[in-house]
Amino acid sequence: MIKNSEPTIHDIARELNISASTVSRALNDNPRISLKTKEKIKAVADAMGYRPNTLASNLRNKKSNTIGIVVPLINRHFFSSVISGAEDVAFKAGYNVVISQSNDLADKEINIVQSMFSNRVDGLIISIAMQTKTFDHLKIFRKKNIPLVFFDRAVPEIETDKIVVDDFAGGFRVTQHLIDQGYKRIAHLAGTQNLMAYFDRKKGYLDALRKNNIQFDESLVIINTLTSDEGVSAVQQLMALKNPPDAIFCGNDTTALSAMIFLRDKGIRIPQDIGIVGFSNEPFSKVVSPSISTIAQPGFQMGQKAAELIIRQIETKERTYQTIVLPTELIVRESSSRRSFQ
Amino acid sequence: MIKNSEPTIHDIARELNISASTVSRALNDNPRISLKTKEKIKAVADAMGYRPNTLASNLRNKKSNTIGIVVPLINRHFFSSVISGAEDVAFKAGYNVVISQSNDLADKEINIVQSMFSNRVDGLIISIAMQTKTFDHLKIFRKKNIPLVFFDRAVPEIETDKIVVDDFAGGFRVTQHLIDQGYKRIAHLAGTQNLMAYFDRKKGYLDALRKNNIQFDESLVIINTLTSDEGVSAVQQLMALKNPPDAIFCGNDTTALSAMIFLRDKGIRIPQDIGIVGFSNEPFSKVVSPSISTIAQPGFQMGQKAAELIIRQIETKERTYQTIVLPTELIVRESSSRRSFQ
DNA sequence: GTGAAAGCGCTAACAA
DNA sequence: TTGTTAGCGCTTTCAC
Repeated sequence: MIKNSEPTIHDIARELNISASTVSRALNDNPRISLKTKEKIKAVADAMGYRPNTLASNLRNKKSNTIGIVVPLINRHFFSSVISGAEDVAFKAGYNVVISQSNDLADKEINIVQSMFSNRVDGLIISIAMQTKTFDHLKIFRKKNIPLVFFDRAVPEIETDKIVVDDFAGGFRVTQHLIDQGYKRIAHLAGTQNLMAYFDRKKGYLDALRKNNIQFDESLVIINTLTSDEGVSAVQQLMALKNPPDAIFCGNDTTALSAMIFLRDKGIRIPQDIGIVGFSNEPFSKVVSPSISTIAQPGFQMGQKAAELIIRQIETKERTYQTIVLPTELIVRESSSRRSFQ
Repeated sequence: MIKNSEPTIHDIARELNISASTVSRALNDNPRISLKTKEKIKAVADAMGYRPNTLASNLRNKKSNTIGIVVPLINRHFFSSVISGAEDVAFKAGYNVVISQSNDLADKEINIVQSMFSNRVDGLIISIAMQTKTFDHLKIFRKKNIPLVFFDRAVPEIETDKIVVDDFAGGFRVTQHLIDQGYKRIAHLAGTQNLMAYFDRKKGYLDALRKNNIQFDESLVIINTLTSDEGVSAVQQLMALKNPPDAIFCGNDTTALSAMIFLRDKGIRIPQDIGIVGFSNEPFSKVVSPSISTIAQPGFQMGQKAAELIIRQIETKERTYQTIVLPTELIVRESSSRRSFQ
């Protein structure tokens, strides 16, 4: 809302007794304008404090130079990393980034996405809300041929670029690592199985057991929503078994930490008595004591990649969609390094 | 970049053999349009999958319905909390939010701010970059009467709404707490003093020393940009003094942590030999061992408040600026609880 | 209650 | 190399 209305190219034109189109061209470094004229124009523009009105330019060009990003919650390390990476790439490529959070609510997500459409974003990067069950608000982007990229949580039935992490390999690697460290009874604290990510992590766990000829024991798998408190109650339940585990693969770092603290307070040594591995590499995992072994998910890279893909979709007509599975990385820290104590 | 060009109000108008202005009015619920016409129009709009082009509307209205937010780094807990709070309030009030990160670089900040100005944001919420030394790019907002709100790191010489935490009280409280715990030589690892926040924290530190009749020793204050590495080198420098400190008030939690790890590796006990307090209450501070005493800053609330203030500036002509000082809270944890060891 | 016309600030085809 | 003109999609004054 500009009060003392801003100078426009017409003001500059009038000042110099030339046409607005010449000014426009000069300011955009059009080669058809002579150097002298350009310099004159730029000097006057500077003097008048001229700033181009991108709104007008965007309307004219039918391009907003804006990329929309929708995440469940901005204030979560993984998502803010993704945003940070995407913003970085987008800004360097001359795009603005508008961000909204769905709070994992389907209604707010629909609302946001429609608003972004009205704002004519050039493309949309989204990780869908947990609650979202219908996808018409997203299908419309495909139908209208507006670039769309999913990350982390994708919609299987919508064909477009997707970037996910390899949860299966992550789960497998964690389990294999624990076996390699000499742990025999490995429990798994799993997340709700309707989310692909948690489902795949568990599948990796099961696969690793099978490959190592370890009999699967159902009582060693506990499924919940992986809050800090649930980590504690799950461990209590596991330790109450007649044959308790000697290692726990926790579905996330939060439960790994709460489990670890609970066990430590009970006088159980980590990793000597029980090995612990988490998932996601939260910032705290590295700095707690003992430090928590975990799986790193490359959030920043994911954001960079998502931005690259959407910009590719925006700037080329190519429509060969890919699903990029970013590798997970096992970070071995103290909480599972039993070998170093032997 | 719309391919199959979107339906406009003219398309709707043609369909119904009425004028575009009537359609516009109907869609905006203008009372001068009869209910019947409105319903007819809305029905057709729906059927055609019409979505208003906010770009055009914004250009015409000279209002972008967008609030810009600039933070040093999105991927930092405090800042992402602020963004989350601001986004929440802004979205509910019908505003979009565009976000950029300066990476604490003055050049990028200037670049971003100019770009936001070009995009005609209705208002700007910003925490300035550490490196920023000149403020012309921000003064222009005031000059042009575009709403501007500072949070966390404000520019004293620019008069506008500001939301800060009570850094002075925070610094004072930390220092007094250390004194109460029996520490005698308290060092301060300070941030660059052109930033009010760090300046005030140091002022609080100095004031507490004075009030307790403790002689200020200049060699105990080190000023840098508070990165993890600088935390280490600062501590090295402090411990190399002929009369090293027995407590360190670190300007943020990051340096508190790196300092702590460095000291621990040198065999120095925390808090028995040296007490440590940080600032900002990063998520990791609670879970590291020993846990780090710190000052909590209400990030989410700050964001909400900032959004409220900017919307108030946007929607009213009132220009009575306020500086809101949000209270800080001292959180005492293990790293400074020496008394419990005596 | 509805329409005609002008214009927000910019760009680009066409002309000169 | 520069100017003329039209128009992006919307809102709004003025007329009826």
